[in-house]
Amino acid sequence: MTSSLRKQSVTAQDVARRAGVSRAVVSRALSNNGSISSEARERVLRAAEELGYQVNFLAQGLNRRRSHLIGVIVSRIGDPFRSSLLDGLLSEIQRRGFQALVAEIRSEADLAETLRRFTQFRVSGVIVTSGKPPEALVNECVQQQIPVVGINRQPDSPYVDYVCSDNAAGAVLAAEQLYRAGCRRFGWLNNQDSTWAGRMRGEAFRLALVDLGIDTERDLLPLLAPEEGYDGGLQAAAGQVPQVPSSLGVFCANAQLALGFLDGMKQRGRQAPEDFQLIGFDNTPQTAQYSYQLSTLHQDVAEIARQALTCLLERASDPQRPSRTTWVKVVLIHRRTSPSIL
Amino acid sequence: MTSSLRKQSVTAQDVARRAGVSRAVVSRALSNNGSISSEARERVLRAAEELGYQVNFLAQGLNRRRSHLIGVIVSRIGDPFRSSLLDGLLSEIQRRGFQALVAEIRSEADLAETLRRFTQFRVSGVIVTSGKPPEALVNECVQQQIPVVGINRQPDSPYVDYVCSDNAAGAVLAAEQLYRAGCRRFGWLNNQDSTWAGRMRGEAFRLALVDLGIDTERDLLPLLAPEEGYDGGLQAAAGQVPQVPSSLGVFCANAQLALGFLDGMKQRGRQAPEDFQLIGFDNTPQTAQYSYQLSTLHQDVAEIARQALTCLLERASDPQRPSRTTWVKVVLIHRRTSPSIL
DNA sequence: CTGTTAGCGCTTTCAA
DNA sequence: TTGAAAGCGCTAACAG
Repeated sequence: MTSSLRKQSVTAQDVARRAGVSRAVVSRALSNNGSISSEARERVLRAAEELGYQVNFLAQGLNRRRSHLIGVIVSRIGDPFRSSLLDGLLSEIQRRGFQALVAEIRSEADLAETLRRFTQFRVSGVIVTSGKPPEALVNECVQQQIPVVGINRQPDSPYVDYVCSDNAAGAVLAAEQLYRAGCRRFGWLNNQDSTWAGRMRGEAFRLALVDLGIDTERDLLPLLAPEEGYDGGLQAAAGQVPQVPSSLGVFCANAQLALGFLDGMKQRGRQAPEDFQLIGFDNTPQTAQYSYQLSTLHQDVAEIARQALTCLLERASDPQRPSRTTWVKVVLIHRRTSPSIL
Repeated sequence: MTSSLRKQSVTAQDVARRAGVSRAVVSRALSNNGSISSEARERVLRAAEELGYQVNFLAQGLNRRRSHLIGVIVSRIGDPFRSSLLDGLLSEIQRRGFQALVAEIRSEADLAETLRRFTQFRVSGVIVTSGKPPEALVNECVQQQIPVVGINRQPDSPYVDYVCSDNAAGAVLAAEQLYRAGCRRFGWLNNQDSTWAGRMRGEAFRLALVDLGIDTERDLLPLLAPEEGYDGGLQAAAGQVPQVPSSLGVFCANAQLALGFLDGMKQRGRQAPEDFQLIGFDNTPQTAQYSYQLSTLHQDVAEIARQALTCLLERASDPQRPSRTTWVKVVLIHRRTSPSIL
């Protein structure tokens, strides 16, 4: 009659029985942890195989005080750059044998709640790609030995590591390219309430122009988009068209804004590179399309993801080490809106 | 000396002590499950609050044999439609109090492995947006009472529920719009190795044309893209330009393909709607942009997500009920490439 | 209504 | 090297 009962699921106990050893031995065999005779290991592994045994991660995590989960905080993944970043993170997380717990936030309040939930699952680490977690919560994570890494966020929390694209270097590349291509008046396109990364790109662009001998007071005009994304860029173009000087070179904080701006100008009969030049940031797939062919700085999401995971693991093994920021190289992709000068 | 030890984390035991009750009462108070005096509940809740108590989901899940996790299987989330679908799913999953475990797969083998891992976390449900899980594994899920729902997949597994956009209705809308707009020759653009949804759209389009009195043998030409996505569409245009008849109306399996096709034609001096008309599927944000303004069928991802979660919950409470397929309404968005006829 | 008791399935000392 | 035993933190019967 026992055999007719549908077995809930096979446990380490079952494997032990079949292999003729104790559950402890099974545990050792499967986690390569603790001494065990190779003969016993063999038997256990075979038994496990035959029974189709699968570790219960909940029980395992409960015991080890740590699950094989990594929490990822994102927002607005409809945005092409964000989704490609998430893509990179997922791949890397899986490659390293973890599982991603992903949560989309709409507000800072969401972020706090989410972080809470992550800790309740005893995650092995948290990756923040959006928002800034409240100091108090981060401290809780630190206390619980949960490593936190921020991506493209301002490095300002102790015990948190950061991975950022090298915005400053990118801005310099953009400035130099525009200058070399003959631009002498410049524009910096960004939206209100820009992210830290955006502001950093703008500031570095200005400094690079100064280095090139440009009087930025006179010849660098800020183009302010009333909102973020494509629509923001579109609207920014509306306001600026009348005063577009010749030899204008615009640098833009991100891809969506740049595409909107391009379309806004096109709508008003101004094309790049004939009437102005434009360099964006992100190199999303869309920027390569025939209708845009946007020159842009490429963010290496695969490398960003790799570095992020490395940070997580390193801090896990040394929770007290000082905060570290890794700058990931960006490269300039030459396309139509600011063509390469040979 | 006990107070100087840094407490690992506060447990139900601690709360019980502080509230002067047993751990069982704490459990009841927090899960609204089992009878308890309101006075006791008060005390527990307050104590929990004061201690900053957080349930350990691993322990809870282990006990209930079910975590509050929902596994989501995706692929190529760089594709705008897929990322917006994921977006919708994440929102809905969180709204219903679950956490999303997301895994990106690159092959059917990945899918199997992933599904395994999901079960090891005792997920409350699995949502498949890509690939087809092997029968055997699905059965394992069914046996373990883990509901599985497929999105835009061919409904063919027993005990699995499906949520699909109403492809057939969409194809009819497209055919009628093109016909009304004056098209008398038609094209059906899809890529090789199309998904089931894509093939379904094509077949329904053909049938709708027949209903409109079109001789589809003669006046419906298949445009085959050598690969999927934007590049596939671009290449499809290259092959077809010479033979574009006037009054051609093209229907396309998805947005990316359509945008590529549009650009491929533009590159060769053919514009919509002047030289041909085009209707796509998906209504990704990009299709609305000035450079494209693609007429397209809108997939309601929010509704799809809602239905998917509903399926999951309903099946959880009745695992034996027959497989059910929910068709979600699509609507035609009129834009430039096939303008509305008044 | 409340406390006691037995697990959930796994890991990890600690003796043997 | 191995097994026994004591948890990890929580839930759910079952008496009281």
